[in-house]
Amino acid sequence: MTVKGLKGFKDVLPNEVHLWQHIENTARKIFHRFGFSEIKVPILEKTELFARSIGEATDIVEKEMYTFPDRNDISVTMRPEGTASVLRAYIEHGMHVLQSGQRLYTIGPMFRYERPQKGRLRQFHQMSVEAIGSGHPRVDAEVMAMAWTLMEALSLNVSLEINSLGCRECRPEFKKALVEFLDKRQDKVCADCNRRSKTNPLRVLDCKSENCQQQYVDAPSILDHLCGSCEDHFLEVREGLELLGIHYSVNSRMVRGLDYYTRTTFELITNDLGAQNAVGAGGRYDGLLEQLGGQDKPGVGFAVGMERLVLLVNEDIIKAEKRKPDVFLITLGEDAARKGFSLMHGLRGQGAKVSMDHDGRSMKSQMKLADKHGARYVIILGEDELANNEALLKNMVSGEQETVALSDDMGTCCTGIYERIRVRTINT
RNA sequence: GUGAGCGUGGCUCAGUUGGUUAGAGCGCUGGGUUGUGGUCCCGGAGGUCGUGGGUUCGAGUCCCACCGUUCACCCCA
Repeated sequence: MTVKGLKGFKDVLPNEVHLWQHIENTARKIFHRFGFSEIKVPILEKTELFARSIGEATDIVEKEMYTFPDRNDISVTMRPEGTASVLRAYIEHGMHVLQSGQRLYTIGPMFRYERPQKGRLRQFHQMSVEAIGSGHPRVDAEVMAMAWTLMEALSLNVSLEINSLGCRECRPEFKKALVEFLDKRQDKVCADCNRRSKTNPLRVLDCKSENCQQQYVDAPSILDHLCGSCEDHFLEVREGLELLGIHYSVNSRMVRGLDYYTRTTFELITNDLGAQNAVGAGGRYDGLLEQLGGQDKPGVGFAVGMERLVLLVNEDIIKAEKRKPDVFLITLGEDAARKGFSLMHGLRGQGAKVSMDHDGRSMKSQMKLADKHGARYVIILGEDELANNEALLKNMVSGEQETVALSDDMGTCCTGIYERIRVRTINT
């Protein structure tokens, strides 16, 4: 039996890696434009960090984390999300003194022990974005605008849904009202809903059962229970989005899976991901920093799922990378191989993308290899050429070929060859 | 954790009501006279039919278990 990869852990093969790079590159560009800086944080943290931030009673902490004792018997876990680590780093390095606000993002793998399905893996990758230091509703709008800009840049057909979850003041009251409402309907809704009404009542509202949804048509809405300041905040968030011309819809039943969210929450929704419909999601987490032992500073952020983006991004819209001259070097005989070997290195030094075969294949085989490499030029170095101190340069597209002189100075002759093929590459 | 579908060469799949040496396409590889690709033609390598039991004279084809995988529930990016 050969050793296989773990369930839910996937290799990203070379033929799809360009998609990942394209997504990351455009994201980085946009994030920087909005004033965010990259931070790299560890994958492993003390278990306590996630228990305190995400919430002890959440599914993530209760049954989905990769948690184990390290060799010194400290309980560590592989991060299931990015925000906690970034905030930990922010606090640990006293970043609050650097300037009044910090805008950070990080890109990397996250781990959750779940059953894999479409758009969901055990190791998955997120781009996680945090704007720390301001509680202004316009920052919420700005962060959403950034997420939206990324979706546009990737030509994704997604919609933005927003909601407010209230704060420590008003959410408990809403919860109470909701639980009262639910208690009266215990026998009319599904078993899952009854379970949820105890563990996470807000969750009940987005049950997928149509029957349950019918029961909930006049369930209390969080938006009717917001306290004055939360209501103002939400209004200003909406105003901010409108100022930027960003289309959104309010979904008062949207819930987040992590305990730390307060006030604004939002999701970027698509219909093209099977059961998973969120490509990205986030919200405000005032109070979380203090909870983690830092100063009481507010924050907003979001995460987007790389795998989900990769599933959605249309390969066709990615313009082919500007290709550098692509050369395949064909040699015949050992002497030519030696000469070609150093010629290849010299051309690479010039910036050309060059390959050659080392296994002494026939001319025909080497030509076939050149074709497979997508080489636009072939340099043929046979015994005749070697004898005359020259090489054959063949254009694989037009079929034309010409001889080029090889001087004794490898440097100048590589420059010469490179100039020839570079100019023609640009022209064609 | 629950449910359903699927598991045949590197990839995508055929394999009739169980019956002699398991097939195709793509890919890989060699060749079609002496040193030229992409098309075409010919040849070659590559499979203990997921694993282990069972039924049968005989199983890729039926039954059971396990494993893997996919999708969905739960939950979530």
